Amino acid sequence: MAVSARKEAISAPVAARVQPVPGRRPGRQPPPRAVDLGALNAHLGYFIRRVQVWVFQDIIRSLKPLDMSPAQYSALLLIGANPGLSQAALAGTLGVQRARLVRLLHKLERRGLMRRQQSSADGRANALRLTAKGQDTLRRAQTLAAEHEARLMERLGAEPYRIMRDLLREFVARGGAG
Amino acid sequence: MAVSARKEAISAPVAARVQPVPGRRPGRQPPPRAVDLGALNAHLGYFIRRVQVWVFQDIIRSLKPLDMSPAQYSALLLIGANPGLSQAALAGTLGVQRARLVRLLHKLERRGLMRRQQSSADGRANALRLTAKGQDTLRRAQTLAAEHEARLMERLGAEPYRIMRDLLREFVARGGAG
DNA sequence: ATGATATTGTTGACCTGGACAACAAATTTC
DNA sequence: GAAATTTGTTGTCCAGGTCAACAATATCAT
Repeated sequence: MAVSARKEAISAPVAARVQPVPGRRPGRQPPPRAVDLGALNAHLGYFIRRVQVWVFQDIIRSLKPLDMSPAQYSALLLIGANPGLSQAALAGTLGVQRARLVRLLHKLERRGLMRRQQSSADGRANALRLTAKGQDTLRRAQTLAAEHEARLMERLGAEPYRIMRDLLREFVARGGAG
Repeated sequence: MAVSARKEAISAPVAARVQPVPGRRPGRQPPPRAVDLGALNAHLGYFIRRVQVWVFQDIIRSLKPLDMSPAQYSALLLIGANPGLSQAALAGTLGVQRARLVRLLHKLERRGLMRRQQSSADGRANALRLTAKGQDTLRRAQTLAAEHEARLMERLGAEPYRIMRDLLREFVARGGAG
């Protein structure tokens, strides 16, 4: 069919083929990604990681005005929802090491967002509570996080967003990520 | 005092409530997770991260016999599928910094799994190719990765696995993670 | 052509996070 | 009451990611 397919003869020694793909991109980024993913296409983990990286970058940028990391935000959120929580329980729920949580809470406490008071029930444990400032900061963080969530939904599409959220929530809830 | 709900509606001062949840767990892990996730339930990013952490730990363990990281594996995979690829193109596809990729490739090259030869087309670029040993190692890595993938599918369920893989593959393909 | 600009691979420095081991204090178990 | 376990903590190590700079090469504008 005579579509001037001469070049095809070579067995594509290098991936120099640029997909025509008319329209679409206004033309900001030069490299149009003509790389064959190969067997990577069969690895769900790869795609999960790519999405996770994007989500992380976006939420980090979203919370930057409050000088807060995603980990700090999730900690504040859980403390706010579970006053008196212990560090071990918090670490277990967030899926991080207790040792890691210690330094994270140090920062939050130094900023006056929450305090550790010795638990009356268990002398070893700390009962974590938000300060008034912490509650206020948390509210503002939630507003920013909601904007991030809207962006994510827009990127994924409303329906895929809903599907994945429900799917993964149930997965995590039944301990699949433990 | 009719405590009543002013705003605090105190109640549950501490999350000491333990869900009974009979059967199921044989009883290995002591903390049964009775923490209210609160607004975290609305954040898809949180669940994505939890799943991603699990996937990462599992693939890391899977590849350990070959002393290979997930990043190294994905690099080998792409080089194998795109002989002559440049480092910049590889970094772009993997979504990592060029600087990071340099040291990663150093290790692979030192182990004799791939080599960099100067590109004939572009004097600046390196053309990456697998060595015979690299191809062999890659094949073995793919076998291990396939077992990991089977475990992931079993955890998620066949249908959710398929749905998410197709959803995210298309998302990444259309540049959503860029 | 030629000078300005951009890209590629590379190195060095820095910071954050995660993983581990050890420890004292407090609690639970037997 | 002795042994084992849990909790918070500190120190240390290491992998990854970011950033700035640089030389060599390529591309672009005039």
